[in-house]
Amino acid sequence: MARKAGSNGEETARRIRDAAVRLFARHGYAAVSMRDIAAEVGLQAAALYNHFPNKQAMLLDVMASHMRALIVAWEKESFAFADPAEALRGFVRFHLQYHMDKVDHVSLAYHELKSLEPANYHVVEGLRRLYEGHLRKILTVGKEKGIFSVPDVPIAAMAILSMLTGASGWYRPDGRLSLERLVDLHAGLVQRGLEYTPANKKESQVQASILVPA
Amino acid sequence: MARKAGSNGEETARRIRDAAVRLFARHGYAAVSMRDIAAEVGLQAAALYNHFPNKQAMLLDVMASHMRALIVAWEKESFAFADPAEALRGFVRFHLQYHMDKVDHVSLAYHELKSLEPANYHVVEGLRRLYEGHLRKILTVGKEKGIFSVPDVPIAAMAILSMLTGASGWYRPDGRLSLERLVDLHAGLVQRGLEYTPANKKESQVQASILVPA
Amino acid sequence: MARKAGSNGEETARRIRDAAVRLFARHGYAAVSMRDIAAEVGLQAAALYNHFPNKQAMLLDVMASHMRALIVAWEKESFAFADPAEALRGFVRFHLQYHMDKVDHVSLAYHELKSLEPANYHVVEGLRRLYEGHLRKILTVGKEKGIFSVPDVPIAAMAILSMLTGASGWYRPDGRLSLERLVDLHAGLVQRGLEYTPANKKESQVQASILVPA
Amino acid sequence: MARKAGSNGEETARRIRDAAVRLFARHGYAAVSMRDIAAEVGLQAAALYNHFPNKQAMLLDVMASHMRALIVAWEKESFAFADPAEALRGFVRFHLQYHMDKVDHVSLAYHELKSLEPANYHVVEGLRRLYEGHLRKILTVGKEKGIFSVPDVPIAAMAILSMLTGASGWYRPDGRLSLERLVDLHAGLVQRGLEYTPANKKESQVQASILVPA
DNA sequence: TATGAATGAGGATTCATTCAT
DNA sequence: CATGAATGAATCCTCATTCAT
Repeated sequence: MARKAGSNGEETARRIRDAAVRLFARHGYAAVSMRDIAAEVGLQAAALYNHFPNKQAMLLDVMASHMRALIVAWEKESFAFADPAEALRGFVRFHLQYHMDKVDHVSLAYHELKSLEPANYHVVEGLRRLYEGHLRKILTVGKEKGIFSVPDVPIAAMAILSMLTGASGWYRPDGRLSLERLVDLHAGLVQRGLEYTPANKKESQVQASILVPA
Repeated sequence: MARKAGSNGEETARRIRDAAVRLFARHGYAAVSMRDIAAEVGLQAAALYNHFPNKQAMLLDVMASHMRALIVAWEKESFAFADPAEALRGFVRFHLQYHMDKVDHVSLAYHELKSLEPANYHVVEGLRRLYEGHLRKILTVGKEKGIFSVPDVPIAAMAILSMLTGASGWYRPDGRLSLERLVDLHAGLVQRGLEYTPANKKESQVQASILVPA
Repeated sequence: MARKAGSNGEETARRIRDAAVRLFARHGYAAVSMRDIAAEVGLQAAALYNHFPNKQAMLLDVMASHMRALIVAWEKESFAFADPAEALRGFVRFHLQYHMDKVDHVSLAYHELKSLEPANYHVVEGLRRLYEGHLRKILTVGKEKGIFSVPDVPIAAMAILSMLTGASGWYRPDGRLSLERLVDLHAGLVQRGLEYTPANKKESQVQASILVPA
Repeated sequence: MARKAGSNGEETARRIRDAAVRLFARHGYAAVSMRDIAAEVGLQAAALYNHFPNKQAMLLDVMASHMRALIVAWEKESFAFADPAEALRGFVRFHLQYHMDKVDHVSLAYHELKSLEPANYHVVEGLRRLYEGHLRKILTVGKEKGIFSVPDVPIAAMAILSMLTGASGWYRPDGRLSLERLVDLHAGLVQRGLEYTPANKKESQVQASILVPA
């Protein structure tokens, strides 16, 4: 038998991508076989090769297209904020909200970088840095405007992202914590973490000067 | 050929463990073969089975024994602190310091839970909760004594650990940032995150009341 | 390379089955590797798994389908006989004749029951009992009609089958003994073994009464 | 630790032999590992090599020494019989009785000839022929004395041995059938199978003449 | 005698991938 | 587009055997 009536190339590719994300996230890229993915979609393994040249290409596709969509989405929202404090809170909310129903993508982004072949790794890593850059931008502007106390912007950006992405990992939407509350808690944690206090105002000035540029 | 002159069981087991941690962390459990591990140690794959019953047992051994050592180490240090604020800073320092030269173990702990068979997963997950419990204890005491503003202790504990462990992932001891500075930055971030402010004092009271106990 | 031009699923499966029977019979199930079987068919070992899920399934297939064919074949012939004496001789002839060119199947049936996993063992054992039942039927009817002297039908059935199947094992069609002669000899042995004599007539009556029904 | 107090070479070798017979019979030579045997005896596999040069030697030892003991035992008994009819009955009884508690040896003798390397096969096969020869002798003498009707002595000998050995396979001493009764049934079957009848008297004469000597 | 550690070969099975159909 | 049959390499693990201790 050939092509099922009503089947369609694009649609099938989408279903394969979905299955791949889900399985890669749950079991890890190396632990998932093409047969596993095919079975999830209701195909034979050989059919996958009509849609993706190979397994590695599926991983790259899934990871890169997620990162691109994430970046585009933030870029759309980012214009809405008047000042760095608002923007930071906006970023926290955006990041948590955007990832809430994309647990598998988040997991992939953090666990499967090592499964990318070098060339593909550079592509995805570049996108990650682009996204991180948006957060660094907020912190930098806030710091320059004297709103945030951020002795080391790149470190702070990574720390914040670690925390947020960590949350995307363990948060369960059906648990006792509403998304709204999760956002509040994290935004609070972050904002207070960057607040000026009599103590850290001076400290941040001093210590920034001892940093050797990368 | 049989036993190499000078070979020794305990010592060989240790070298296998080391190789396994390193390789599992770098490439992922599923992507590492018994041959890979054996080659790293200078053995044939078959010889590994004189020391571990199978690959999964190696993963469990490596993960569980790391967690146990971590917990024991903290329990030894934890008595040194007079008040919750000091203890929290102590915990941050301890966690970062302890993990600095154990990057591979940290990576394993975060990436390979999914590679554990159910029974083994429960063992390691139990140990993880035990460790997390120590941080929760600090936060709880601090909250009760009115020192920290922590609307939701478990969430805060997870958020803090995400951040700290994230740092263990990206920090490079030979980079431009000293460990001391890293500790300072994170301790600062955490402490200020838990500080009382006129704003969050009331908020924390109110919001705590809407939480359903776990 | 992929599918050889002209290769065909059913046909390949048949050739695999044939190779498996031959090799299992000659060397024993445990002593035959999947590579051995594949080589006999001119395939790579991996290709076997397109036709059988595993080695054990090949053994079951081969044993059970032989037993089923045997039973069906006898059931077709069994209607031709007018009286138990004829039927018995017919059975002897049938059993020897049917198995003559199936030496390997006979060998399997007797040597590899122990290689079947419990569930599969029950399947094949059930079929064996079914076949044995047909011989028991003949003996029982002959006994009831007063034609055979059979103090213990199940024992007699097993003894006869042991003898016949033994013959299938050592008989060589190209030897000095014709099949016809072999049948005559065994049929004679069996028939006279079940004949009434002044001595065993009484004996059989008496001793039958001390038998506890199974 | 070395040699256990009270342990002793000969005794250990015996225990190894026993374990080997039991396991080879139950699971087949190829399916039993040296580790299996060692475990049964409470040793490490390496220790077996202090008692047998290798696995094949264990099989040969076990099979050949059984055959030798069997032959010696019969030779001792065989003098007790006055005429061929008594001797035949004596042989049936002896064979069944001797094998009753040696089920594993019988099984080995019938199933594992194929596992013997050629040189060893010849040894055991020679012993088997020797034993069979004793039965052939009885039949030949009985035939010459005009007591048995045996158109083909070698065939008859093999047929009888197939039946008897088959019985050793399925007979269970704790079942509903006493050994005495089993002997009676088989002796009866065999004796009547070799009796002269008006029909087979002539037949045997005629047909014997068409046999080509082996 | 017995052991623990090692080897090299080989076990069944799975893998990503190919290609004729 | 999808399939079923095939491959060759690789998987984990077990095997019989060896040998220093």
